[in-house]
Amino acid sequence: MEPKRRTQKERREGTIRKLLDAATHTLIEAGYAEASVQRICVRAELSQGALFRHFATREALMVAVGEDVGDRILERYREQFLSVPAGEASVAAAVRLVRDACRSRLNQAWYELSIAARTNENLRKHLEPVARRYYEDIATAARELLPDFAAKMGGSFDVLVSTVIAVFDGEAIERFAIARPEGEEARLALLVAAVEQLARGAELARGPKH
Amino acid sequence: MEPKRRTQKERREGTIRKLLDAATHTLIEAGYAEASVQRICVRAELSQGALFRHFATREALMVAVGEDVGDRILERYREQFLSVPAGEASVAAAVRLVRDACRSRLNQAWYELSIAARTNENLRKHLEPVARRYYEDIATAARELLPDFAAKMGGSFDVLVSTVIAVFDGEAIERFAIARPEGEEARLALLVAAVEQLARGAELARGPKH
DNA sequence: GAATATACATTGCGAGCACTCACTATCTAT
DNA sequence: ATAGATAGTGAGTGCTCGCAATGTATATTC
Repeated sequence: MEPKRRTQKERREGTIRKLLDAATHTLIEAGYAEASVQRICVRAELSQGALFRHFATREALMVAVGEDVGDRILERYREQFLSVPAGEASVAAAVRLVRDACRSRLNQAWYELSIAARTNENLRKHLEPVARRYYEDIATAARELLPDFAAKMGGSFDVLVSTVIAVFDGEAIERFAIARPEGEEARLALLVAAVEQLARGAELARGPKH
Repeated sequence: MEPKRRTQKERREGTIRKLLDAATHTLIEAGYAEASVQRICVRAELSQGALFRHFATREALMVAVGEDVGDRILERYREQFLSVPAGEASVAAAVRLVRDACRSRLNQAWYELSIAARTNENLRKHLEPVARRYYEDIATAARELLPDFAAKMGGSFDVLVSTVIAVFDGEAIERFAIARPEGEEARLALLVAAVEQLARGAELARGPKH
């Protein structure tokens, strides 16, 4: 097995990809504090020197992980939403998929970064623009995927979307300490019903179309 | 200033109280990973030996902190709700106070513990019963403070309460990474409106009383 | 194909970690 | 008053941390 020849760019990008993936997995499995440079490098099968060539500090790597997982979570959401069977109610599917996204492995990494940012001023400073873009991308994607609903709701659409996300973010955090599956399906149903009722209400306020 | 004489029990309880308070504040200000035994003891003005006399491990102290802050958060909530002016709509006040509680300093300690429990199996094992009791106490308190609403809603009251809490838990987590005050008041209003509408809906379903 | 720039490996450092242990100080029971 | 229990002290243990310094391998440029 001879090492196949790669350009500098390919080597570089391959190594960065390996570092991002290793850091993400370590973050998910061990949490921010335990995701040490050593552990990440062992997982990536690289030396620490390799890491510090591409990222000035451990924090810089973590910020890059945040950007990467944000993109991947959104990408996955789009895919899944677009593959929802045509017959299914799109609002209900959208809400359910938000819950899936919040529970996904990738999103755990995002939580770790958010919580770490609370007490790590430097991390917060560098994560802030990443988070801002992430939440803007989410709002944009929501408007793209549910254009009719967005048009009906007008300005309150963004608030509604971010609130639905907040529900499942909150639920996900609570699930870390304790499993409480009892009310979860009822909560999902309640939320779908409330959102659909808001949709009808908005429609009526502007006059029914039929 | 002669050292006044105290019983063993008083000394013991005083020291434990100092440790719990110091650990809570350190947790809030520095996060779980940085809340080291050393830092906590410096803050409590006690030696490390004193800590390990009363708590077998750092984790045991953290679990005790979880129990303590849970009690204090609930206690504070009761106080604040009961001091709401009589004229104000109680449901709106209840929702707004949930937001205040989620944003409170004490609750940050609870978030730190919850997130740490995700990747720390031993912590999770010992925090689990504490969390279970905490969430049960919350549900009980909610039914006590809003008895009429609870009676009207029946079985879905608990789901509604825990969902409102989840919204502001989620919002609080997101606020760690980035401040987005734009939609927050609109979200509060939306939620209050939705809850009050549910209240009316439930009332109608059982027949109006007047 | 030599010169040079880039990618990656290895080693070492000072600091901080949770926890232990031998000790002193204080309180309680007789 | 004194023996024994309980409370609190502080130095010491082996370990891991982020990251800098320095050296080697590979790719690009001329």
